[in-house]
Amino acid sequence: MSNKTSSADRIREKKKIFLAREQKIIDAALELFLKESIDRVTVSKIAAVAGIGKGTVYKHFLTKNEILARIMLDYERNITNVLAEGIVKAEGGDSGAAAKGYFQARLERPELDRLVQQLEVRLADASDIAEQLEELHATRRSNEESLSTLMTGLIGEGVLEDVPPHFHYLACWALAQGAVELCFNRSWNYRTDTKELMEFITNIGVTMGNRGQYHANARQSKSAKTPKPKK
Amino acid sequence: MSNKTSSADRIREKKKIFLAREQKIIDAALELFLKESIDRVTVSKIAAVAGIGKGTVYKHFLTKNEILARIMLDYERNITNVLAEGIVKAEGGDSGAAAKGYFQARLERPELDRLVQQLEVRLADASDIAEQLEELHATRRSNEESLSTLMTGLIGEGVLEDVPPHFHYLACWALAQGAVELCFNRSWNYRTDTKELMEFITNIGVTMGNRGQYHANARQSKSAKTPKPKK
Amino acid sequence: MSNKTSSADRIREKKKIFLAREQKIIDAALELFLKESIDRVTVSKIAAVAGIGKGTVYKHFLTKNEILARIMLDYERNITNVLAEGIVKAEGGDSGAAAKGYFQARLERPELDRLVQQLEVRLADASDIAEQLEELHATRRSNEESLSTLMTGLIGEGVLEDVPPHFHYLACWALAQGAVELCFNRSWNYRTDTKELMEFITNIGVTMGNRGQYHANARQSKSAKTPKPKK
Amino acid sequence: MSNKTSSADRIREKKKIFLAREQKIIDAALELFLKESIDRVTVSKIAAVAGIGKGTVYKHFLTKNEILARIMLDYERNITNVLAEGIVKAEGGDSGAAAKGYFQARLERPELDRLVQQLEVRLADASDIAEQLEELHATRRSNEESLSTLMTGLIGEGVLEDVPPHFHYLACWALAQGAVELCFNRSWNYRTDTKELMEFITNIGVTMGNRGQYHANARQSKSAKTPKPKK
DNA sequence: TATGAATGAGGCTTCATTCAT
DNA sequence: AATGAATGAAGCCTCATTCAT
Repeated sequence: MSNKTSSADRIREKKKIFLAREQKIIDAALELFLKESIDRVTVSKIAAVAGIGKGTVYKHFLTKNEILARIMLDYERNITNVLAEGIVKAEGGDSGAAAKGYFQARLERPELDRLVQQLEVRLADASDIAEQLEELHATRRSNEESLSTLMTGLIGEGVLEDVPPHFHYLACWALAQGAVELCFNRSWNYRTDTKELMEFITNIGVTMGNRGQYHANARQSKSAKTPKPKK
Repeated sequence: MSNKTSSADRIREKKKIFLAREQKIIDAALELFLKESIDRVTVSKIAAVAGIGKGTVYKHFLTKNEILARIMLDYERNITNVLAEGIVKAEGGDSGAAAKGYFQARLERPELDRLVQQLEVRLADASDIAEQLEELHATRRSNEESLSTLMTGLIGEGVLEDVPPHFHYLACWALAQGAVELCFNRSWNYRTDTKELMEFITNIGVTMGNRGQYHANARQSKSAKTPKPKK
Repeated sequence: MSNKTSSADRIREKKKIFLAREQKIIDAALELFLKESIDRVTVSKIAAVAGIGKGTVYKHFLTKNEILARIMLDYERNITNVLAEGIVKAEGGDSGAAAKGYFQARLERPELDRLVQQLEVRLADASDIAEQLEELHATRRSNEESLSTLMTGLIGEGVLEDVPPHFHYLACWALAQGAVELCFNRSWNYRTDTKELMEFITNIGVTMGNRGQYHANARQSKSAKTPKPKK
Repeated sequence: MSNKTSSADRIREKKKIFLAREQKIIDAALELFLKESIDRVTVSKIAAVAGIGKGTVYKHFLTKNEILARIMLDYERNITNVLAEGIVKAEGGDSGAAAKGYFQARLERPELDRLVQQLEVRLADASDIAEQLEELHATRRSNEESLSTLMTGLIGEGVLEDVPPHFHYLACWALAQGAVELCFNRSWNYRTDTKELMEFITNIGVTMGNRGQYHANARQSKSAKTPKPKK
């Protein structure tokens, strides 16, 4: 009996090690992607950084693209979770919670968010991983219904402008997308007040599309830099 | 004398032909980039589409990257011009003109704008064309002073929220950037109301950062034409 | 004593299991070879089909080539046995028995025969298994003496044409070899009368090299059963 | 005008050089294939032997397989021509001419014939070159009609046994196939009388399937080794 | 003893760039 | 001046074999 147990234990142990190594590959890939230009990252380098042989990588991933797809999916799942939480909060009354959480999640590690943006562009036409890409899109679409419901509600309450509900969350997506890009664009990122800038943009994201009220920015901005005399 | 003239003519003629061919290369490259995935565009294909020999391409551009850089610069110069016009108008009283023109210019051919976005990412670390990249950044920065002045003015007038002036135009840049991306993202672009969505986002771009007044969206939505008298 | 016996039993039991597994590997390899292109059969697949671990395969065979060599040798030994029987019969008066049995044996499972042909080609230069290849050749050569004697006899009797005796059996070998190939060649195998064709060829094989008489084909065709009294 | 001519000349000259290099690649490949085991021949080696760069090979052939396919097709076309000539002669009265020519053509450079046999086996499932393989099969099938007509005629004249006409030429093909194999099989080719053996087999090929007459071998054999007393 | 994860040599192919004509 | 054939570095991926557990 103890034999049986230890055998099962061993198998579990092996799986753990296996998964750990898989994570090591992902981490190595991430490290490289964040350090240098995407197309200069080779499987060889990833293996080297992960401290394993090139062939081992292919025990975990069928192709190089699968590694990239994995990074994308992992990230997107996290964003999706954050968004889901935000939606719950928003339904509980905090109308800006969804957008706010979304922005904060995407801007928490903007370098990672940007990497994923770029990976998505590059992998758009990769025929291997078509499945993973479909999952990515499905993941996103799965949020749409909740978001639509939420937006429709807020429109009904007069909080948001009366346009098709998806206009609101897509505008949010776009602003977040651009904000991340802004953090790293060589033309602009010589500035040192990125943090404040991102807060400013987040605020815009939270309030854009709002109607019939003073601009939320003016009332809620957490940024101490800009005193708001009227309030 | 006539000899001299005809010789000069000939030289001028040659230059013209030379420049025409250069444009042909750019056009061919653009055509290909817009048709297929960026990394499937080779110098051979560009030459073939341009109807010239591969070697000839290298009489016009030292490296492949220079072609891409040229596309970027051409595009950015156009945007800069539009922006400059907008700034002039804005200084003339139409406070939203700059943002509006900017958004319209970038969303006029979103596929081209997106291409340039992608080229910029790919070329960011290219050591050849460092010079051209510097020019790109310089081009952008050259607008900053005017934009800063403009924003500072609008802040002073109470039109815009009182944050560092660059916050305003950078937020605009970010939203435009994301809007373009939105047009092509596989997860979202199954929609058919892209045009209206872009108008909605443009409106947000024009009014975001405004303060002390009802949200402009609320009053103008759906009619981009409505003049805003108070501004 | 019982202890000793049971120990011996255990050893015998183990050997049996060991040999059974070895056969399982061979069978798995065969199954795969017959199902897909030779070079797409990997040791991993063989192990998987055999239901054992890849490492275990190497407890039975030092290299992958040894598996293939084993398949070849097993097959060739079978052919040799059939031939030996045929030789005995032929010496007993049935002059065509050797050739006939040989053809029938090789054409019984032409797909297997062809596989072995191909393996032989691929392994011809394999430095490991040089020993096994030598055994293969030795096995064949071991038949030569009997065959030579037989042919010499038939030549003396005037049954066969008077050429060096090996001409006769080598011609047979060649025809059988080609007949097998014929069964699978993509250019020809769209036909549906393979069975009759093989009988026709077998008949040729049995009678070729005969002299001083009407061509046996002419008399026996279509009925392999007809006894040939004069021989 | 002379300019025009010399330009055309230059183009022709270039084409010639281009084709010459293509032949050089084929020759290099052939040289290697005949020297060592097929799967040890790499594109690198071929390029090295041809005295060109690896990349250059791909200016002439889309894939490695295309080189092999080319070798096959070139060879098969030659065989087809020889066969066509033989068919013409046969129709002119020399009933054995087709088979004889066929055998002689295939046995003229048996090492090459065997190489092609092996290539055919290896390439059977290559999805690139599917087109070339189809051409190969088509080439062969294109001969079938002529051969069928010829055989049908010979059957009608009572020269050949009355079986489906394709039995005759397929048997020939098989014997030739096996004869070639025989030349190189390690088990048999230690002999020194290969030439005579091949003549013997050729004779069998020419006469097999004949009926109502003494075995042709006996009367026509060119091999001086075997005196034929009755004649 | 059986296992299967790890290895890395080596194969094919692509493409930016050069340079002789 | 225009050309395009030639180049070869570099990337991805496969798989026979090893060896620690």
